Amino acid sequence: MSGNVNGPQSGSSRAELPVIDVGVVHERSDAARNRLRVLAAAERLFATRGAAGVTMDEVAAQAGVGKGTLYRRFGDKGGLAVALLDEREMELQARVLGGQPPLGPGALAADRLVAFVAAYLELVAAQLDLVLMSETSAPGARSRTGAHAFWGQHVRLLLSEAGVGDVDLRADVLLAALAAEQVRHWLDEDQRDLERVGSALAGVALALAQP
Amino acid sequence: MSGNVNGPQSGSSRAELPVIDVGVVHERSDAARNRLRVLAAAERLFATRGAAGVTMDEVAAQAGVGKGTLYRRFGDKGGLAVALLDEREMELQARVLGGQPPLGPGALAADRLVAFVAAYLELVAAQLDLVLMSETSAPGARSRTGAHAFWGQHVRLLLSEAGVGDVDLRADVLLAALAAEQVRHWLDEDQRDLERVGSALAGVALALAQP
DNA sequence: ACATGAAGCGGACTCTAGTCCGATTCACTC
DNA sequence: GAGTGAATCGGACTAGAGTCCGCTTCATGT
Repeated sequence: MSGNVNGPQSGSSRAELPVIDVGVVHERSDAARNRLRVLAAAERLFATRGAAGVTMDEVAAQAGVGKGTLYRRFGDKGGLAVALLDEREMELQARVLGGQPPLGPGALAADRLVAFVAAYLELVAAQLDLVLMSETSAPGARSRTGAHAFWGQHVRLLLSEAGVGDVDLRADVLLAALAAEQVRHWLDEDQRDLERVGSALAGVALALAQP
Repeated sequence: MSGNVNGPQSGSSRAELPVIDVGVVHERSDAARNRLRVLAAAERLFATRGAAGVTMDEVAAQAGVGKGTLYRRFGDKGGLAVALLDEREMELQARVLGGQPPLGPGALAADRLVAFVAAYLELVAAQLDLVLMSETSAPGARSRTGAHAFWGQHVRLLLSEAGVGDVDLRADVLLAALAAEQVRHWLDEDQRDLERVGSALAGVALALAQP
């Protein structure tokens, strides 16, 4: 995602490329203070009792802030999760854009794709309930996150480098396989271990990258 | 799904094969009457204002039934959607199990797979908001429906007939691509037409069926 | 410093999903 | 056809997400 937790409402500019994008106009000092308080409180509460088990009232109370403030800034529960995921996600974005191959530039598209799948799967699994909330709190939430835009772009690029047709749709298919809900299903209900899911998905990625 | 809308609570038996499964013990006459009333009312309301725009209170009121009755029988809003989808879904199930090739038995696995994708996509698209509700009303709802079990079984069978490895996971990937939320995204947000999505997904299915 | 208007704040309020349990109705027996 | 136990009914109740709008606080120009 793109760190744009600052602007009054997120998701305003459609065409925005998911890159840095700092403090839109000028964040008022009380707003900044409250933003930090909320993030800290949310992180603490989510870590303790799981994202799903925490109410927005609790976050607001714990942060010493009104509910209106919470919603003004983060939009909804999913937006709060997105904000918390920001940091980790940006780290992976950096590794993809400028890190070592095969994740970063310089390797074959197919190899980069496999590396991406493994890395992204790991990230999702490590923050499962946060990602789950960010993707399912509202219908259609998944495609609205800046993160999704970024990874979609990346996968489309790699697929077109590999020369397949239907690049857009295939990228969506691959990302759907990496959706939090799906990953949770494999890990929790099917009791698969992360390793095996990862290698099976690598196979899927390669199959999809075949012209 | 399997027409097991009768039993006090659905989703009790895990190992159930998604086949016929008629009236569990003995449906009381008032229960039967109310079930029909509820289904009729829900169908009417959903058709008029869309599944998402109708509250459970309205369904109950329109059916002349208490809310407790609604929830006792259908579990939650998703369960109500599942019950309404039942009929159409069973029709497709019949065509898959015993209809003409390539959808029914007798064709090559790859051809059956492509036919299934097209038919299922069409069904989802035709009942989009109902399927959406059945899959997203509760977290994990998608994998709990009998329908999902049935189609999963079918796809796994075809994939293993085609000789691929990772049959289970690949089946899940293919079905994830056919999830209501994903289909809605392609149709509504990306403004693609059903034809093109169908043929692109046929390509995906074939790629996944490649060993 | 002070005025001023815009941005931000917060908590009461609404809306809806889902639960609970006393009252009711049913199927079955004698 | 009255008795009986269990399944079913239904509406009041709870809980949590998200909205609304009058009040407060900030940044800026004078």
